[in-house]
Amino acid sequence: MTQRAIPLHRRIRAAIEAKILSGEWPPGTRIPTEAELAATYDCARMTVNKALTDLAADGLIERRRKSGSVVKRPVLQSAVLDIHDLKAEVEAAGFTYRYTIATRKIRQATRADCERLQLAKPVPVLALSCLHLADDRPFCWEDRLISLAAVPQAQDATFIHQSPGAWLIGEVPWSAAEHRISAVSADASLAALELAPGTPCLAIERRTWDAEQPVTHVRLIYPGDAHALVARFAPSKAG
Amino acid sequence: MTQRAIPLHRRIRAAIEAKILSGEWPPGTRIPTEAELAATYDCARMTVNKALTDLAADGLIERRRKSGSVVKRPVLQSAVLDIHDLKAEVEAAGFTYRYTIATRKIRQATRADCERLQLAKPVPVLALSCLHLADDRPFCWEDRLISLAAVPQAQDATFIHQSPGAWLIGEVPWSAAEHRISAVSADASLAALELAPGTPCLAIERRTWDAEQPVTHVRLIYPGDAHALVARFAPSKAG
DNA sequence: CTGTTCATTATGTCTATACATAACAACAAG
DNA sequence: CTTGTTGTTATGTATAGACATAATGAACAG
Repeated sequence: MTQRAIPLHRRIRAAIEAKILSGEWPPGTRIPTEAELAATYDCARMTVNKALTDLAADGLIERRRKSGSVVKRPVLQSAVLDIHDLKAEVEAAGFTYRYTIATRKIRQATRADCERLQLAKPVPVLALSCLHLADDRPFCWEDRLISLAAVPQAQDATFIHQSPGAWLIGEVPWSAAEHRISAVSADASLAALELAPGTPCLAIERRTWDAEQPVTHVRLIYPGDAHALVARFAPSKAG
Repeated sequence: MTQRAIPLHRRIRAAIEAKILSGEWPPGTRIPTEAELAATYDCARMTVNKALTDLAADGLIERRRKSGSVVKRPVLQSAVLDIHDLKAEVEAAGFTYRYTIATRKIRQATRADCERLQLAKPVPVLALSCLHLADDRPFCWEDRLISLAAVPQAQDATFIHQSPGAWLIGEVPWSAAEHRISAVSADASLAALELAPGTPCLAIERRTWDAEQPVTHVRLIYPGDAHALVARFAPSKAG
């Protein structure tokens, strides 16, 4: 008859996580000290310490002595799939990064849009397509759909200084994501990439949610021979 | 002048991890109880508990009350890149899984083999190519190189009951891995997949080490339209 | 004004203790 | 032989207290 027993330190962890995920404590916020949290939840500091250590291990907060713990900026991609920060990727490789917006349309979600965003009902959406260039050579085509129901402020965003992906990371506090990687053949819709028809390309689709609400769906196309997704890891995090 | 201070619980964690990674405690081993370890390292049980909790969080061990903690079977692939357990994948989808070995050769590593395995010096290698089938329809071509210097017992393995990938997981205690995903075009070497030339394919390369020693390099080719790599995750592990 | 020292503060680590809980085993009752 | 009870064991959770350590800033000496 008793409710399922959830350990205190997990409940505290969940409570803090909720404040971060909801945006109540945006990135950069200094969260209360261990002693304060211990008083809030009426428990020992060690218990709070466990909760915070846990959150730090999962990368939601960063801990520093004396200055306290702060909410970390979300790293939307896992380390394994982090080629999506195109600007950083390109600049790390020593090229200059540039991108252009090819199309930008606001419309009521079509049947296909609902499918892409996994929307139950049609809502207004912003449809974008962009071309990413490294040293002025096209290397990635982006096809994006943003739900204006979830991110109404996208309607007025110009995306001049920031690509839609980077902008969204700053606007939507945190999210879950689903990736899909496949291989496709270059066709006329990818003319901007200046590829011979039939060139194999890597297609990466990502669907993002914030609190169960669809936020965005993006499809990135790379020429398969020029770029590759590299992931390196060990089973343990190393001591 | 004092040596850099490494916390006790980390040192204990590292010591246990070393026994697991070295193969001294192979998967399935029941590791000593917290009380025993506390005696061994002359510290409190809570300190050992922290080390073990840490190892469990990283998936190296599994903890069960009463029966104690056991070394887990390594999950060579991260959750994000786990389509490599082809048999499980296929059977989960409701198909029957089968695979055939197309070629099997033992040779001194060629220049290209050294490149693939990142070998400093040529060593004897086992080169395999296999075809994986779902419901008797080919769906993945595997091209594998195994270093016989690292895994001499591969020389006598028949790979009749187990595919080379599954066999290796059981033989090599634990490892680091590097993945590379790209898109390629089907050509004559993939005739076994029965694809039209030029069909875009997903190529997944994986290179595996055990204790700095190259173990295996594998190249998996999937038809890009038929299969896709799906990864789903949230930034936090959920409470 | 500059650099050093030192106290303060918040987190990091560790201990000893206590009780809760899950799993297993052994034994008793049906 | 099956079922239920009970005890043992190992882990799980939580606490209070102690000391270590890093970062910060303020007081202070040059």
